[in-house]
Amino acid sequence: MPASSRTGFQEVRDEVLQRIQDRVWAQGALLPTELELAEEFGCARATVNRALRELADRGIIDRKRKSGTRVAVTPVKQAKLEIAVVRQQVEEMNAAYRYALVAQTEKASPDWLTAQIGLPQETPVLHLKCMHYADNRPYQFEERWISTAAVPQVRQANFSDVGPNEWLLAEVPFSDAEITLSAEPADPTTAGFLDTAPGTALFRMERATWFQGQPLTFVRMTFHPGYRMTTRY
Amino acid sequence: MPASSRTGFQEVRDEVLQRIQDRVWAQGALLPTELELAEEFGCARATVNRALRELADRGIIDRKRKSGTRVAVTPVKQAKLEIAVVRQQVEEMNAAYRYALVAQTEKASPDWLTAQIGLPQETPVLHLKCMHYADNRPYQFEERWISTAAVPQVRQANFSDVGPNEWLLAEVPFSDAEITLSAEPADPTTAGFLDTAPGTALFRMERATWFQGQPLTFVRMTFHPGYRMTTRY
DNA sequence: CAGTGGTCTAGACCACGGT
DNA sequence: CCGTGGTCTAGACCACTGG
Repeated sequence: MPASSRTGFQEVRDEVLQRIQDRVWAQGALLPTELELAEEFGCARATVNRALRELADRGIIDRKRKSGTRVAVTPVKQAKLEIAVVRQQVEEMNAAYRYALVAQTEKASPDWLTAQIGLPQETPVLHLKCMHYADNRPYQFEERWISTAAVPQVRQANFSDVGPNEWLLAEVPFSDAEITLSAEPADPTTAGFLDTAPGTALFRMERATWFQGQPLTFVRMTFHPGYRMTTRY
Repeated sequence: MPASSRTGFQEVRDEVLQRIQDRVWAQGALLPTELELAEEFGCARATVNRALRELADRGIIDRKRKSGTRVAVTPVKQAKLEIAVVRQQVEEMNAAYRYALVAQTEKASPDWLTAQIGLPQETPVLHLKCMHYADNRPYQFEERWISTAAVPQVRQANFSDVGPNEWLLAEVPFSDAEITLSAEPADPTTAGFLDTAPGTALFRMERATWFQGQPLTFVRMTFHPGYRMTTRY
């Protein structure tokens, strides 16, 4: 036997992908059935199934019972955004991470927040402002609201040393989140924290988080000027 | 027998996820082996395997041979960014889509581009400027460079009616891409196209594309003021 | 109705990596 | 060494859907 082992699902997956990229099977074209491919590759149908399922998950092909498998007309471009904790991001740049708590108050949820994440009216929320630094240069200004009804233990937490992001990750399970990315001009306060001029274009990421339908927290992260978020696919 | 059918991989997957969210298995905790779970759920090991594999793909659990399966300490927050064609985006908002070609020139690749996507020096590139409108209001300003060496048929293409984005998707296969998101102040030209003031904070997405290692195209998409990109997970 | 993918099974062997 | 996950198989039945 040659060194290469027998046909595995990865080989099938890669070979099919290759044929699609090389236009052996053009866009919208019908692929052979799983059974036919299994015969061609000399493996079980389950192996072909797994290979094709992975390609379908990536949006490369469309599968329908009875109709068969087709090359997707619009290859779904889905990029994975890796959302890391700020400290990790900074440390991966080989920069020294520093965190500072700026302000902490508890009050009734403002109306815009109530509406945005679906809180009951007059719910008390803990409002935090924090700064994250990389090598002592401003990296991210974080403004966060936490529902004290949904996360009662937050009252005992001390955010002087550990940021609310890491605390919540460790303490509170969550099931769903919604992320919004945008570009915003720096307001005077944010500009001050990020050591830039008001009006500067800043990259912002907002995230609302729920646990089994119950709103937990909303965070607005505004990054230093020039910040870029990159991903591959 | 109760109405619910027999145990499938989705039930196993959801039940395991539930137990993790409910902290039945805390962060870093060791889960039972596949064999044990298969016994508990009354199904084959392959079924448990598929359930756990999906959770591992989502970053919920970490699996290692011999060590076993553990709840991930830092649940990898990976959001899928769906990158749709501009026309689709606009039409999904129930707005009328309009496209216009602004300029088209062919010249040697500028140095910054050569470096950015790894083109050989002095490579000729086709440079396009386009506008995309939603209900006749500026939606996106697109600036694109296409390697005419890698995509020779681009010389015959007519970009008066169909945007380069859609043309490339239909004509040219590609295998890899790198996406960068940022916030930029509007330069005078862009501000003019997007009908806003210079310096306005604008959301920008850049994408470089390769086919089997060969650079094909680079596109810079700058969106109208107030644009927001949203995703869930 | 019949073709195609979707899933499950019971068993098997392999590969990695702690002990 | 040997436990655990990774994968493959041959066969089976089911579910959806186009004709």
